[in-house]
Amino acid sequence: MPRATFYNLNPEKQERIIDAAMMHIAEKGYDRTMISDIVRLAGIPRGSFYQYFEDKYDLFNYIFEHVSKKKLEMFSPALSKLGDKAFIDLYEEIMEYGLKFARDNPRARMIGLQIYRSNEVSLKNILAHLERQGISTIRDYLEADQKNGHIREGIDLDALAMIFYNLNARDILEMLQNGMSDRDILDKAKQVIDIIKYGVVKEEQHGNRIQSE
Amino acid sequence: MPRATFYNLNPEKQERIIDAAMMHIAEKGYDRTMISDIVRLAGIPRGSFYQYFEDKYDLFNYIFEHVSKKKLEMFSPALSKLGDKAFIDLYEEIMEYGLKFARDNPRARMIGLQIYRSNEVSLKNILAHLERQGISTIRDYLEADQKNGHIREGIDLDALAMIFYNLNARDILEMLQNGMSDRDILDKAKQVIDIIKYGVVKEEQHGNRIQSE
Amino acid sequence: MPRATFYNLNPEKQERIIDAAMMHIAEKGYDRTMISDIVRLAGIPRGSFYQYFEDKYDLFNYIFEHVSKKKLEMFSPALSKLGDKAFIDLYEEIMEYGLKFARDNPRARMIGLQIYRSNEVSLKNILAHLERQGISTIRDYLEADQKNGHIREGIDLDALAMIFYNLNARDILEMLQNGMSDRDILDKAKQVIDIIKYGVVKEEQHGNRIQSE
Amino acid sequence: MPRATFYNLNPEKQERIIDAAMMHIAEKGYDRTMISDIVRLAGIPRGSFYQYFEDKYDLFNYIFEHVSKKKLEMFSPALSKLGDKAFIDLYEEIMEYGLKFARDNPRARMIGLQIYRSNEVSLKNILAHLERQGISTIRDYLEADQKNGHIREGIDLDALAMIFYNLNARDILEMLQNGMSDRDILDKAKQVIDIIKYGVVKEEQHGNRIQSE
DNA sequence: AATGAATGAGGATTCATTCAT
DNA sequence: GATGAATGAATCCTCATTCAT
Repeated sequence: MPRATFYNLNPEKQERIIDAAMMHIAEKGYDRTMISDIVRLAGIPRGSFYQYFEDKYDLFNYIFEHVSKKKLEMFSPALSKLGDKAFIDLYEEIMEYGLKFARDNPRARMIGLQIYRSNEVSLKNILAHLERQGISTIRDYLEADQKNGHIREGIDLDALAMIFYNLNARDILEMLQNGMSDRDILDKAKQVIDIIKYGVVKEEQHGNRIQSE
Repeated sequence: MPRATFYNLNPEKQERIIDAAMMHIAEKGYDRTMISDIVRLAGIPRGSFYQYFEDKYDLFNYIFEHVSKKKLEMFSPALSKLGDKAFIDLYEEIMEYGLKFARDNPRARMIGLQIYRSNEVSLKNILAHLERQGISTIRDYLEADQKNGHIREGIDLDALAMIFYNLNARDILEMLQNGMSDRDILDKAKQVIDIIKYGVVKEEQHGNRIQSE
Repeated sequence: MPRATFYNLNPEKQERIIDAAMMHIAEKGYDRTMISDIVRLAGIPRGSFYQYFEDKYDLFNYIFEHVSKKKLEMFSPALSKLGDKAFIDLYEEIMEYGLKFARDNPRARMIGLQIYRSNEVSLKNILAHLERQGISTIRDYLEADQKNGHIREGIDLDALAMIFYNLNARDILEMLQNGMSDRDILDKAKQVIDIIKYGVVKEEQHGNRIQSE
Repeated sequence: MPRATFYNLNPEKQERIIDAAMMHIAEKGYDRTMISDIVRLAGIPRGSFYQYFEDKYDLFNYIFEHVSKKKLEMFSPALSKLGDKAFIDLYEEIMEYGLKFARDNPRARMIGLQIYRSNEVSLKNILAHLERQGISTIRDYLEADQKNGHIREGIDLDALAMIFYNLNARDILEMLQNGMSDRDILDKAKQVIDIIKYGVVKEEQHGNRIQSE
């Protein structure tokens, strides 16, 4: 956790530091980001850095949580639309928000990728925590969907939540990384969601499934 | 690429070096693996290392390709069973092979994860290349399935191939990482495949889909 | 020398600062004691410290003199008992006072040791000064003893004063440091004093000495 | 313990490093001696230092043991003369050797003082070890003296050994430090030895002692 | 005078790579 | 080719002191 001195800083300076840190972390990850680069970019003395953060890890921890929080905030407008609609039918739109966030916050997006990449044990723990939290939230929505008859019985909601979560948390990021356009990404996501919703097996063969269970 | 001197080494020594490198890379990734650890474990002089490999990166590159090759070899027995069966119906079994390989080669598995994590540009390129190759192979099989009527028209085969690829290349690894048992992992995979095959939407609502397109 | 602002402080605060400083100096010596530790323990702002003392050295100088003064005060009651008794016969009792002081003021004791250890030139000067003063005081008493016939002629009173001084100023501290009990320390001191008073050579061989001079 | 690489160095270079280290340690002690100073003076690259020694402490440990060993070697010629002579009668001569060593090895002498001053726990342990060893050796000689009738019964040999040890290990060093001449130091030492041998109390009063016990 | 943030010159140590034998 | 010592730029972090309010 950053020290009190960091939070007491005027917001402009806080932001300068966060931006500098994000820029370098996004680009180079934990091991290759150097404090000296950050302080140079943020325009603060080297000693000040250690008055704001315990150490390098403390900063990273903070930045990762900062980014995660920002990203979560992003979804609330989409979810507020939920009302009586099925979550599963809304997911396409949710992904649009996710994509927009990733597009608008390229550094946050890269940091998201860096979280996946880190070899720092504690950072992995943060990630695992976020993942559990995200998946469990989605699962709750899916459970409601199932109760409301939008999802057939027998579906493993954990597996389904995991698929949806990864779609937004990882696959989008990777497609962006691969230089795909928003249009293509959303198309692809739509296709995936469609597959998940209706399956890939021809209708007339669905009987097999029913028999086989 | 390793230097000629490396390939001239007797196989036992080559293996010793590969093993030592894999062990450390698997555990700590690129940045945190030190040449000194590798040479100590392999029992070779530090100077020799640079007679076998250009530099640290050269070794990593080699190890990653080595692991990838091993993994690919793994699937051929499963694919040979294909015959007239649908690939999509065989995928469960393919995943069993993938799981078995990951279980039997814990270091290779960890290195697979490290590839995802690396910040080394060229390593990312290797990964991208492998990914493209893997996805395209799967896509070919799926196309055959579609032609043979196992997969309904209108399905985006690229999206589908990506899902299948990730299941094997990434999700299994992560589940293993999370300490799940083989049984649970295969169960989960089965559930996912089931979802993909038959969708999650109740049968009687499938009409909606057809109308919406 | 502390600044006027320090002396203007209310005594309670002065004491808090002195205590905090003594605690840390006693434990860690000059180089390893950090201003930040002292101000934290004393509960004063870091900036205030530099309004009370010129710098780190100024504080140490002050603390060392403070401790020395305290220790000197300690011996007056013992010396007041002197009257017509020989100093040399009183020394055992004087050491008891010294031991009691050291026991009752563990921090002062440790600081005494730290003075010996310091590499700070001026602190060494303080020490040398204290030493000269202490030895010369003892020497005066011994001279009186000699005049009064308690000490034989030909004894080098400087050497004797040095022995006595060290016994109290250093050897006791070291024995305490080694975890010896008061009883053992006083016993050992008694033995040493006894040796000094009567020598270690068997009586019948004392003739040799007389001849040899 | 220094690494093998240090011992493999040619003696000239070893000596250069030892000298550089001794010079700085002697002058400034543990905390204020900087690796950078040592490597500069020794004319070796900074990285080499860490190939020879584990860390700063490792070097100090080595230097301290090096000096101690040298000092011990110094006394053997004196002790070889022991033969049938009483140790207690030889001690004056032993101190001459000690003084000569201290004079001839000013840096070793300073380092001896630095050992006393160090706040480094492990260095204190070395010191304590050396002290115990030295005192116990002296005690053995004194015991022989006592058996041979050179020392009267009832003398606490531990206390006596401690006095003798400190004379050589500490008091000589401090007298040198105070700028005294060899002549004066040996005179002073002789006086102290004389006091210890024959006591300071006038002969005719020795009866008191005998009665008092 | 009081406060606590700002400052930056060091300090120990690491480690990929080169060199000399 | 084999060997392992040599090299030094780079890195994180500390802490006495100064500054600004």
